Parts: sequence; C-alpha cells; structure tokens
Amino acid sequence: MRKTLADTARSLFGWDTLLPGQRKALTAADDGRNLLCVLPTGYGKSAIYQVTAMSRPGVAVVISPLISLQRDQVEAINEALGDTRAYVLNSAATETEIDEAWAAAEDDDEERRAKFLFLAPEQLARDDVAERLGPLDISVLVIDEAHCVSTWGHDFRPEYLQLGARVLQLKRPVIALTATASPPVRQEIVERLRLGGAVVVAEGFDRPNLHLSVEQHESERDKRRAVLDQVRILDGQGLLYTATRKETEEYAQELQEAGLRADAYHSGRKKSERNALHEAFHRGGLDVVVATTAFGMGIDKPDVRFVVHADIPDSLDSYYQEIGRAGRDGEPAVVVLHYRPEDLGIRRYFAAKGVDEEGLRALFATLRAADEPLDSAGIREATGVSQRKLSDLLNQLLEVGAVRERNGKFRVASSMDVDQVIADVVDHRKQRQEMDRSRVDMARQYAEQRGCRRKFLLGYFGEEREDLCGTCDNCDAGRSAGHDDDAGRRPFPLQGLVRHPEWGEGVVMGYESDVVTVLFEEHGYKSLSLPLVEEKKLLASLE
DNA sequence: CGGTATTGTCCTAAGACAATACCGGTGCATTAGT
Repeated sequence: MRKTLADTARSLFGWDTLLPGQRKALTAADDGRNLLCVLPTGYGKSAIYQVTAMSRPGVAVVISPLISLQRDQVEAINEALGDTRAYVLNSAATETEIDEAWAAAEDDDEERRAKFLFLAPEQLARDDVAERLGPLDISVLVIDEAHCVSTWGHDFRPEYLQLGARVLQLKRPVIALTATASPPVRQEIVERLRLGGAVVVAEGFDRPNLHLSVEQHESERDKRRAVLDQVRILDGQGLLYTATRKETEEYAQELQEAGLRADAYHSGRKKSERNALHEAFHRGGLDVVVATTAFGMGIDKPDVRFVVHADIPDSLDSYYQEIGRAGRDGEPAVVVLHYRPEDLGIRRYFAAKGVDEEGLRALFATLRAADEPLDSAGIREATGVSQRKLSDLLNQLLEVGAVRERNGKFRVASSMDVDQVIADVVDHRKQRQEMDRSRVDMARQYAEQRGCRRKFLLGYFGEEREDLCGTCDNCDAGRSAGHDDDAGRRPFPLQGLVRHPEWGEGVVMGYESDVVTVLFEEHGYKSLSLPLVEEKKLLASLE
C-alpha cells in the first residue's frame, strides 16, 4: 500500500489496518483504474472514494441518487475535514449555494478548491453542467449506489443510463460503489457505465447473524394476522416492508392499536413527515417502520433487530438489500418473509412497461430531419418534450442502435427504417420484461426453497458455499441436509458458459436438487430439470 | 396479476353472489400559483 493512501486513511478515518477489500480497492483506484466495489454497508465504502479523492489534487465529482443523501454526506465530509470543501449541485440548493459550489470547484487555489462536488445523474445529464465540468481538474468520478444504473435506468430515472456517455466524455477514472449487485448486475454496471478494464471488488455477502425464514400462507387474512402477531412479539426495533402504500398505512395503524410505536413510510408522505420518521427511528423513538421500497438508502442504524416482509420483493437483489439493513452491529437479527404465491402478481405487473410508439416516431423523425447531430437542448427545442421523457426515448433508440451519441450529440444511424426501429424497441422491451419476470421467479424460488436458504441466496450472488448455514428455518427443521444430498451431480461448472437451442447462451448460476438454474443473456433466469437436460441434451458446455 | 370496491342480478323481497372497474413503487427537476 502506498504511503500517502495509508496515511490519508489513518488521519481521515482512523484506519490503522485495512480490510483486504479496502486495500485492493484503494490500490486499484490509486493506479487510476476503473473500479466497481460491491461491499456491504459498514465496510467503509465511502471511505474508499474519500481517501482516493483526498490523496490527489482536483475535485471528486460524486453522483448520488438522493438529494437528502447528498446533503448528509457533504455535512459529514465538511465536519471531518473541519473545513468547507464539499458542495452540492441540485434543485434543492439555492442559487447562491450553486454559485458558491461552482466558484469553489473552479478556484485556482488548490488549498481552497472544492474537493467534492455532489450531484444527481439528472444534473450530469444536463449539457450546461457537463460543459462546465469539462475543463475542471477532476480527480475521480464517483458513482454511489451504482446498482441504480440497472434498477432505475431503464425506466424510472433514465438519466442513469446516460452516465456512461459522460464517463467517456470526462475521461476520468471511475469508482462505482454499491452494497448489492448479483453477477449479472455487476456486469451491467460495468457495461453501461463504460468502465473499461474495471477492477471488481466484491466481498462479504454472507451475514451470518441474520436468521432467515419464510412463512407461507393460504389467504390474505391469515397472512395479515401472522405478520401482525409476529411484529408484535419481536424484540427491538425493526422494519416491516409491504408492496403498496396503502398496506403500510393499514399495518401501521393496526400495530399502533396493538400498542406499538409504529409509523408508515412511503413516498406519498410529506418530506417533513419522512424526515421526522427517519429521525425518530434513528434515535430509537419507533418500534417499527412499515414501509414500501422508499425506505432504505442511507439508513445505517446498526441495531435493527428484525426485517419482516409482508409481501415478496421483485427480486433477490431487492430482498438482499432490504434484509441487509438488519443486524449491522453483528448481533443476531430476525429476517422473515411472509409469502403467498398471489403476491407475485403485483411484482409481475410492475415489471411490465409499455412503449411510447408515437414519441419514438416523433423523436426519430426529428433526428433524421436534422442537418447535423443535435444535443438534447436542441432536440427539446424541436420536439417540445421534457428532459425526462427525452432521456427515456433516447435510451430506447440508443439501445437498439437506431441513434448514435457522440460528445452529447445525437444522430440517426444510417439507413434505419422507422417501423423496423419500433419493432426492435418493442422487442427489446419484451426481453427486458422477460428478464425482470425471471428475477421475480428467482425470488419465488427462494420463498419455495426447501434446502438451505442462505446457500441459495449466496449462490444467487455468485458465492458458492458447501456447508449448510444452520441459521435458517430449513436448517432448523433438518430439511436442508436431505434436500441438498444429491447436490453432487453438476455436469456444468458454476459460472460456466452454456448454450441452449432456444434461449441461446447463458451462465450456470446454481444447482439445487436436480434442477440447474441458468441465466440467459436475453431471456433471464431459467430453471431446468437436470434429467431432462441430460436426456434431451438441452445444454452444451461452451467452456 | 390479483385484491378490493362498486355495480348488477336474481325477482316476492332482501341479501347473497357474480360480474366489472380500478388500482398498484422507487425521485429527480420544474412550474404554476399562493
């Protein structure tokens, strides 16, 4: 380890020794390599980019998804440094604050110059912001919560998919950070962010202090009663996740009536109420927060004693992230999923997204009619669509190769037929939907799992584990051992490449009993019966 | 896709059941109107 890095780590964070993952990550960053860190919260992820930024000249540009997180991080950094060197650029900042941030970033004096500039991807997507950042001495480009590229970029926050273009423009090394990313999500992050030659550091998925279990229910009524009874008796503070806002309110009310300090959290509540709830939960003033997926990022309360799900999440990526908020102090914590197969419906519904054919045609026509490549401001002027909508449409056209981007300017790829483009986009959407639904299927497999749940979960994240965990419901009941007995038959290596006559190429993700799960690039996760695979020679190894 | 609320149907009437409509998650930024 280079002396300066070790010194910075010690003086800034009091780290005398570095964990292996930190050492590897810091060394790669110090060498100017692109870096993707998949490390659990509490592992010191933020410190990795902060140490890197402090040990070299220039300003670190940090992309962070939530304005409230940006503010918290800026305050934490400035307090640690005893000086104002971190700034935000977002819509919540006043004009004066934004002017100050730019002035600090552009300051000639290295001693006074900003060391950190926090912004949301929507800001970086703006042409004027990118142009102003261009000439700056940027030390490193940081993408925090990088899994958002994959989970939000495709529809919800399309500017996440445009980060890759900015990475190429700014030509600076990137540090991407996340606490959760299964192997295919890692691959997508690296590809979308254009992290050529990236060093991937992924460690510490197992959380042995979390006890995992699933309770299956026949009717909605039975499930509700079981969830309420359970949350009532669980010790300590915890989280109850539900699929809808309405459910959060209903559960919260019932729990209040049962005498618990409970409150509902979802994005429909007022900012002030959300902040108050956050604060109350942190200082121990609430027994349980009943929440949608809105509650999560930025929570680092160490002593969350339970995470109960009243509805199954849309993927194991989400599930792992949500249960990962329990037991960060290393003390035992309880993790329970209440499952009804019917609950998968709403997840499949959310996984379906339509295509705005009219919008695509209009945008394509505008680009085709232009004499020269247009930037997004130019396109908006010509079409009148919002930045958000434009980003979404552009993503879809870029994805199928109908439009090309260079230095923030867009042009139509030559000789593309409009109807063909639309058909391609629709095709792509279908593929994406198939992938998302297959992720729901993997969550279902976890719920219906009869073997060791931890083994299954870790396998999903690419961590093979031989022994049974002994701290899940199936291990407790002695089911796991019998179930995984014949796990010896493994005709294809884990993570090995295979080909299926219908689904094409895929990667072997795991074995369970006599079923092999393969992730196909274009069709998502598929589980195949091994006897059938062998009889019909359905998979060919490409190793 | 499934749950829930609303409307429709049966015809002695009221209430039971069926058919139908509607709704559902994440946040940035921006803007209109107090």
